[in-house]
Amino acid sequence: MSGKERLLVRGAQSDLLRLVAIGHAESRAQLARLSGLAASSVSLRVEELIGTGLLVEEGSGTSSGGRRPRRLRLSPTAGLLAVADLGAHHARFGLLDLSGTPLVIEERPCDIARGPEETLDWMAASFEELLLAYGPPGVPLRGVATGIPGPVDPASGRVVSPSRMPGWNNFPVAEHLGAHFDLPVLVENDANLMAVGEARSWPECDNLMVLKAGSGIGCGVIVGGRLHRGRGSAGDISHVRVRTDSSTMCSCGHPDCLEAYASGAALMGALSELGIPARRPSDVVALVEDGVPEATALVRNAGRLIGEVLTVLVNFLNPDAIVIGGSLSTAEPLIASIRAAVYERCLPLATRDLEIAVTRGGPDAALLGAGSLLLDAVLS
Amino acid sequence: MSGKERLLVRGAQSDLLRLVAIGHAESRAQLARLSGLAASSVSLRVEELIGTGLLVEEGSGTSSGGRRPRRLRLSPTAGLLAVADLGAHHARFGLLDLSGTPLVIEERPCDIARGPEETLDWMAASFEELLLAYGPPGVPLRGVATGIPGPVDPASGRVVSPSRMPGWNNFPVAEHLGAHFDLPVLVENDANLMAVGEARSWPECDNLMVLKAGSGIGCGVIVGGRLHRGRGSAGDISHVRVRTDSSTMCSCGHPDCLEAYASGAALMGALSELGIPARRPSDVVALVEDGVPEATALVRNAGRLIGEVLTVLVNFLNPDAIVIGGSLSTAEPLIASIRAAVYERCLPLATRDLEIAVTRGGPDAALLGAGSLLLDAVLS
DNA sequence: CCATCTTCCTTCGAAATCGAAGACAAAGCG
DNA sequence: CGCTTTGTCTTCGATTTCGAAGGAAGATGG
Repeated sequence: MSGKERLLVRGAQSDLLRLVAIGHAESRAQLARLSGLAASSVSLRVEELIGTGLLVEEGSGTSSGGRRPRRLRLSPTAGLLAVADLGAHHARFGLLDLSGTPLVIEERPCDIARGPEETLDWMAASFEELLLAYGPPGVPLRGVATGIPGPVDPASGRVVSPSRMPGWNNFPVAEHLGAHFDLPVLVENDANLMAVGEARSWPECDNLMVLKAGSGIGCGVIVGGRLHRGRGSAGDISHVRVRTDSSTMCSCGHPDCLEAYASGAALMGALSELGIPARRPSDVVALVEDGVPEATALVRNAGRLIGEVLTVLVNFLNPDAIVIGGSLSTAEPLIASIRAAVYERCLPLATRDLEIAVTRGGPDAALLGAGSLLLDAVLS
Repeated sequence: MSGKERLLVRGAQSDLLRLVAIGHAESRAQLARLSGLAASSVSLRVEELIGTGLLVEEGSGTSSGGRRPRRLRLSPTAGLLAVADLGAHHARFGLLDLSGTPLVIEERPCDIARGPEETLDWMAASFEELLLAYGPPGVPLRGVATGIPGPVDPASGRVVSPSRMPGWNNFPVAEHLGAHFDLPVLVENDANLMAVGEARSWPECDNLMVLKAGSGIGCGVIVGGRLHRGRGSAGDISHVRVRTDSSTMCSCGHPDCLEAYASGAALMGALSELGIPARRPSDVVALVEDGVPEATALVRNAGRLIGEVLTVLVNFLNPDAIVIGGSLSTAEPLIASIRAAVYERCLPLATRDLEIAVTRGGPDAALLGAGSLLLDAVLS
């Protein structure tokens, strides 16, 4: 069965292994170009990595005018990563190889209101189940990561003042999980993980805003190819004041927050008041697809409001792309009205090359992002 | 007289020289800690740098319990940097040593509306005059940099769609200056330079928003200690829509831009309409200090509007500090109302450790920033 | 089919870097 | 005053990395 052991690679080796793992390099020559090391040094280190069993040589790649490269791949026995994305009412679990490719992904219902101990113990048990069922024998677990639907201090791995996670405030999530797995443990906000996951699907973009439109509104920010955390709470856009006719109080104590009008929760509330039941964000999407005019109107309005907020941020951050994910992202009117608002009001200089698109990573983006960050943590 | 020659230091030497130049290290031991090199390697390279005449050993520092370090300093003959900050009606010039310390700073009137060739030739001539008058004999010029009051593509050194620089669109500024000086030439937006300059005065802050409140409103963004440019136009906040009762059209074609209400130009316009003459932003500050109620009210309103825009950006970027500079930054009601708006409306998590302060670098911040960026360019 | 080009990878001596050990120089303390 | 502690800097052999040269293996093109 799968053991748990720390991965030990020192110095240049880890850089090379990382480049192969994330798919940036497939041959010694590419490794030399990307790592900046001399070709001879690369050969030496690669030989060692093959000796350790972490890399394998597998056939040859396609020639580009000269000798064909000997293709390098991560050994399938190099290790596994256990990742999770915790939501309010369900969690997604994944078992990935070190390259971030999923062996299995599963969604299970849960309830974070039961508190951190119970939820995290359940999470650990679920990881063990997945490992038993799907982990190839003899392949060790290398690290554990989870996304949390609230603010996280990544240094300590604690939850910080979450708005919808009763009992979780200041709970040391990383420490608690670390008691189950004596391995690197990574805890991060869910929108941030989603941003990291999307960033891998948008390699041409250095600066990215990733919007998570679900029952809440979250945003992850990639600056210079790396996750931007600020002092820990960067990416929050849900409590921005929007321009509306009416006036609604938000749970944060301020009037007219974006979240009070444009979040999935707000839309579900508004629909219910109109006598149209909607219990989950996907119900809202279904109503829109069924052509229920009230739903479409509400979603369009939400898109306009989100778009107006993004306007400010696009001028300011000047990103390469805005990526929209989350369960509401399949509602086409939402995307359309966000696009309209941004393109109408932003500076031409900022929108000239701006792409506004839906997620490439799909519902698994956060899990893939968790794998990506975790790989960095594992490769000391 | 001062020659012009390229600085040639290779590999590890340039890192060490940079650490001494920016004042992060004063001894071999500190260099070893900060550079990550082994102490022995540092000794070797430092010996070489002293041999080249770029570093000098000067007395000894204060002991912290052990042997006193031998203090390293940049040689006064190591070189000079010529920097400028071009404004609409005046330009500031500076001659700095490689550590960024000014030998002389001068302000001269000019008019950028005369077009790029004339202005830049005048700038080059001014540099030569300063060098003749203040440059120590035998100390070579190492690089040239200037700030531009409009968008700049830093890669090509061209001006891009400036709003208030007739005749400058797409002009290759760096290339033109390079014809006068066969040296590294750096061209950058003025607010960005100011941000870099301030960042050196706020070493404890990794993420910084630097507001330039003058006749226009600009903003430079420091993320992870480095200037964030986005696709080239990052930091623009002047064309954000603000919430007001009246409605004013901005030159950009959209209604109610921040710039139309809160820029120095807008304030001067509004005061003139009230029969109170104000020809420069500093006039506005003077009126406020004289207790002219109309001026104070207008400035307070401007601060509130700016603050409301910053609200969104603070939640999103979660910076360590907001630094306010530019000629309006001496108007205390402006700072006060910006502070009030931000602290009132932002998330507690984002403002808990947020500092909102006026410039530490003063009117020379942009020149110091130019020196800082230029040093990086000069140290290949 | 054979010469030539391109790309990939390895070999091997030179150069840079490291790290352990020790010399050096002060502060703190009895 | 001598001892210990702390911190700085150098010496020197071991390790790592580099870079030039060349071999390997295929593409290209007459």
